[in-house]
Amino acid sequence: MDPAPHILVVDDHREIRDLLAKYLAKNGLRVDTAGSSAEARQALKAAAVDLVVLDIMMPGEDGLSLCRHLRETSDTPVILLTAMAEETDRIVGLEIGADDYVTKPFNPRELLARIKSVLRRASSLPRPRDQLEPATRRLGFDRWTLDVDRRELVGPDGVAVPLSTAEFRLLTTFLKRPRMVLSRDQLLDLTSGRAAEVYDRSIDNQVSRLRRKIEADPKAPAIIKTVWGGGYTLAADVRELP
Amino acid sequence: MDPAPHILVVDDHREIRDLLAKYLAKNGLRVDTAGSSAEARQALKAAAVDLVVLDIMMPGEDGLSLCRHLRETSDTPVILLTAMAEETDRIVGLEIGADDYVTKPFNPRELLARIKSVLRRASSLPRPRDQLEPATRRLGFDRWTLDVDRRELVGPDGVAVPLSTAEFRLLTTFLKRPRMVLSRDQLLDLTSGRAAEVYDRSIDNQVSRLRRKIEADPKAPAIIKTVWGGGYTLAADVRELP
DNA sequence: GGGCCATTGACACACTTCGTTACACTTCTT
DNA sequence: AAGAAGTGTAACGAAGTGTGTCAATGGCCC
Repeated sequence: MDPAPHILVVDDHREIRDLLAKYLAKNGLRVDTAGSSAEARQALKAAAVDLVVLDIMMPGEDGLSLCRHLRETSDTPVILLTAMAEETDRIVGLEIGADDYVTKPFNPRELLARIKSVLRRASSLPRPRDQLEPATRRLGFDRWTLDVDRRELVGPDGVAVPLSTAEFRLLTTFLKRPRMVLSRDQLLDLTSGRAAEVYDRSIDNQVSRLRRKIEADPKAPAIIKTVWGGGYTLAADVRELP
Repeated sequence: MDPAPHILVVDDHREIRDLLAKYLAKNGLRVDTAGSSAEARQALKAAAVDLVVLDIMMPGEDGLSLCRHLRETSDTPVILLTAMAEETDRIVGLEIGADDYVTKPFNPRELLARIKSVLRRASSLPRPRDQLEPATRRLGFDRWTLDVDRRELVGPDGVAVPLSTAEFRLLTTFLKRPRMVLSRDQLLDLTSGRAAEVYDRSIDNQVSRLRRKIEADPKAPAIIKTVWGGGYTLAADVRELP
């Protein structure tokens, strides 16, 4: 089970803030609050926030400005609160890149539904920071067992194959996302965090080296398959062996 | 350049449908329309739809029901249209898993902004084009078994025939729609999401290559039949082997 | 059945993407 | 500091895919 999602509620009205925080917390979310954009920026630095609920109309820096900033610097989803049913505001909000908005006065149940909807979408993204469950020490796939602690592959005959750092990272990246087609860009981002250069073939190379170690017949790969024009995919089930 | 996103507009009012289709098409989207949930289901099989704009109130099967079905069988994003500002409808819609909703009467510009917003979120996901039922691991047809996970074709004698990416995509497209006549345009859309060029022969070529692998006598195809002037069709029953 | 046209099948070829090897550069060890 | 292992870059051949062409075939009209 994932930890409870962390929501940041930003509104200059204390009542709304507290009411909302209480309601959301009661429904299984972790909630922080902020009374201004400045406070919000502080809170965002201090904690890993999964979603921001953001009032547009606030004294000082307004919500749209903060939203724009968020969109430029992170992928954190944003739901806007707009006091008036001002169509323009709503459209501008969406065009800026907010994930959703709710017009005041709103039904808390509706806001909760929207939060869950946005979180569901966000969590289906391949997340680079997604760690494996701490308990998971070994992963089984095909005929292999990956010992995560020892960074070692164990074959069916018990023979251990050592993996280099890059090979290990690439393999765990695949094991966390079985059957998902991952582009070279994504793989590069997920394994080393860097963006691709032009004509970057390093992932191809890594895949080639990894295949040489895990494939029965590297000429006809059965575990890591190539998707022409798309990337690579792990064609195997993954078993967690705690 | 990515192909233009493909939108399906579902509404029982012809005027709204046509107006909307025209407006969206003018803004660079490919648009199909359907006048009922039944038509919509048909259209969803016939084309690779990137997003559905769906009226809730329709005679026959209503929008919520279709939305629920969509959410259970695919990840295709849905934007709901609701005639009344009925809060209950909107909330139920979101809880069912719609990605957004718009209340009638609406500003086309707002709908467009929402469509783009939802598409932007959806497109950061690696798009699973070959969305078979989740449980479906293997499909049997004629004398063959397609191992969907391994992207491999297994013959009656147990011999595995490797498929290229395009061949695999083409074959799964047929297997999902047995006995259905698919035009070249549809096949191109369903396999690669792109629209046809003039005198586009790539599908013919792919069919030819696939036949060479699966037909007992490629000169007299028995599995993938040609429908003169219409396209191709899979002339075989498909068995799901979980 | 015969002539005509559009559609289709097959093939060759161009182009893109991918696999592999060799090699240079970096990092870590000794 | 020298060596070893790991990793990225470049290059070349192989495989996959789309395009263009021509011949074969099916439908249509007579």
